[in-house]
Amino acid sequence: MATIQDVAQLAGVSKATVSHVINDTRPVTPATRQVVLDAIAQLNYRPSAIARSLNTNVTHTIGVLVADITNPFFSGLVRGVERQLSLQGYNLIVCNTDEDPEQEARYLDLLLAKRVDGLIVAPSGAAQPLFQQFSAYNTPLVFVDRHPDKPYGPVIEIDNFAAGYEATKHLIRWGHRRIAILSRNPTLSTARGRISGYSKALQAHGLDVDETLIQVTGITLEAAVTNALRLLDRPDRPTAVVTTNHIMTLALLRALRERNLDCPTDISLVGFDDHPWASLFTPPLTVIRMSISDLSNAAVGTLLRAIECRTQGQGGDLSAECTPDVVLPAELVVRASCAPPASPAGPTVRRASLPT
Amino acid sequence: MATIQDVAQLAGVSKATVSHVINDTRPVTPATRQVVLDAIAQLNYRPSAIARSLNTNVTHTIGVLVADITNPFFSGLVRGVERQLSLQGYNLIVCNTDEDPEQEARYLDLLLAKRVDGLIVAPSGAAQPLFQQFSAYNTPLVFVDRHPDKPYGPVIEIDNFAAGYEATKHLIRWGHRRIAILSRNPTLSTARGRISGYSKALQAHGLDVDETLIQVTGITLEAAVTNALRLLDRPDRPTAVVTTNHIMTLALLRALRERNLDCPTDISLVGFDDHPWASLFTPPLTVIRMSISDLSNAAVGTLLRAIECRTQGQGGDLSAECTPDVVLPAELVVRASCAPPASPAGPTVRRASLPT
DNA sequence: CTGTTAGCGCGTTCAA
DNA sequence: TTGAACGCGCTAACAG
Repeated sequence: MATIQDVAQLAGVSKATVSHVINDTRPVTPATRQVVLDAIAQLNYRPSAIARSLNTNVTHTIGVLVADITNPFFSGLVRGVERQLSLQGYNLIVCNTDEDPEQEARYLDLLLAKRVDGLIVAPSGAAQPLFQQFSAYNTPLVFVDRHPDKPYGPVIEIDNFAAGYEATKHLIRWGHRRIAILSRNPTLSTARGRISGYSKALQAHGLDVDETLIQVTGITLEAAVTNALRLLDRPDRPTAVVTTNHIMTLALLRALRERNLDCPTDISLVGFDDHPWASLFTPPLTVIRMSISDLSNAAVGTLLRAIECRTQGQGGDLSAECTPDVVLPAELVVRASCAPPASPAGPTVRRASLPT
Repeated sequence: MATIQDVAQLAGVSKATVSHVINDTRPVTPATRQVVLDAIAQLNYRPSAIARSLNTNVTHTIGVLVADITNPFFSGLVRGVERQLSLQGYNLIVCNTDEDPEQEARYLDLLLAKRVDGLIVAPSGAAQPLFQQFSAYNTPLVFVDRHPDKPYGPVIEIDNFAAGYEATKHLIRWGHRRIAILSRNPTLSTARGRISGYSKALQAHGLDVDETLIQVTGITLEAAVTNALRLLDRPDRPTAVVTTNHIMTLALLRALRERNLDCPTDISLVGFDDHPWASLFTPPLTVIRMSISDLSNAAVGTLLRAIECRTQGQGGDLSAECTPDVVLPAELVVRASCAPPASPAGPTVRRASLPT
């Protein structure tokens, strides 16, 4: 592949001139500029981003670490992030971790080596010493959707507590008293928030929190189905379930089908994540919807701002000021997957006692 | 960030020795090796992949160009590719093109500048002069799922013709005579193959091909819904539809709901792509299933082989021999979304006349 | 307005 | 077994 040297030679000028023509970084006579451009075209020359990065210390590359790009939530996130960043001339290295801390660490190491300009992470929840490296090396880190216990950077997330609270409240209003929740492990900040919103809603309405109705599981559909079946096979089967992501929702639906139970007749359901098929199900699914594009826009905005801050204020903690955490709202979308419990319910909750 | 120089200085050795310790590329005394390793650990040193790439001419980075990572088919593909490549020490730059030829071109240019080691592309179908650049620069190109008219590299795809044929044949066997197809534009090789399989199946069973029953559309759900409604609103409404990807399937389902029609009573359906929710629908969906992991494995395998070939045989066309095209099978998964046509059908097709 | 020179951080000859 | 010197392709000082 042709180098800048080849171009310079063919055009009969110096490398510097070629460089300045390309980057428009110093005045060049129209005549010589044209000669250079011709040479470039003739040789099909393309500047090496590698060599350029080596002495500018900028790669125009952002790393994105997510658990599972197959999950529509994350693929939507990656897409949103990609779209925003490509507009700004950045591109993306996508890393799928399967929530495996080791894989996560491997990728962090690699991204460090690649000298990415920044990182957007939906972490597994495990402690990652390498996170600190990034901030030590002045490479901004933004956490999205989830965050580790000690975030080394701004956190962009939805209000998981409120979402869990609203979902549960909705079921309580329908008269349900035995409400289960199917969730990811509470090692994830999202699961923690949603479960505590669920618990708080129960308590606020005078209902006991039955720990055995809180079923947590790993990332696979199969594991979630097992947990869902466990719920359905109880003698005191719950009359309603909150499923905290789309995998859990699918798992519950599959379990219902296996046990020949009907939604909402036998079980009412409030899910999370409003995918295109959610409204096409029989019955259409009541879900908590969050704006994935808002989430990705906020993440990208925050990251780019952090990159800006970095170049200016050399003092480490200054960046924290210009990149605050962001908490986005989530909304309840009411459809037909909720109904009153079939079995005689307890006393209807008085409306007056409902919190706002 | 610490450089190899810093490490050498701290360890009291030369840069060369540090380099050889890191890459294990020449014998080093255990003692000095340890000293070097200590220095590396102490400084938290990480070799710069940039500098390394500059003189090895290898980036260990692969570009993946897809239309829409939000589409479960492509996200599955990206995931499979990512998994395989990370095992081999490569990582991925993901590029979302939205099937916009200009965006596609922009990304190709960028990947060229980044000097990726190879490229996996699901192209938009438009002519891309830059494809030729890659092969000219000896950077292997693999086309997956789709291919342009003049592929500049091996093509990995499923047998779209057979898939379209089987889907249609299945509906014919149920006694349908007015069968429509909802498809992407025939600029895509996949759409062309599926539609011609559909047409051929009709002809092979003595049915006429009604061009107006072939509805083609762009990538968006909205556009597909419009086309689906157009089909449903005909006076001679088709009794069955083949939907050639998951967007088309969702579009048809949404249109059915809007028109208050039932599947399979009013319309039988064979879709493409077997996503987790397909079997949970009411009714469960009959679909053409393809193995995304087979597809991505074949793509990665072929690409890595091409990279190998490249380093060995310098002669351009040699690579074509060690990286043949791959055509993978697709299978029909029979579920409940097909039934005999409600209106009095034409004469039942005689089984004996069915092709194998 | 243009050319010369010196690195960026690393791998890799060639000597020792 | 080790070190010194050169170059990968480019940008950025400094001269002219």
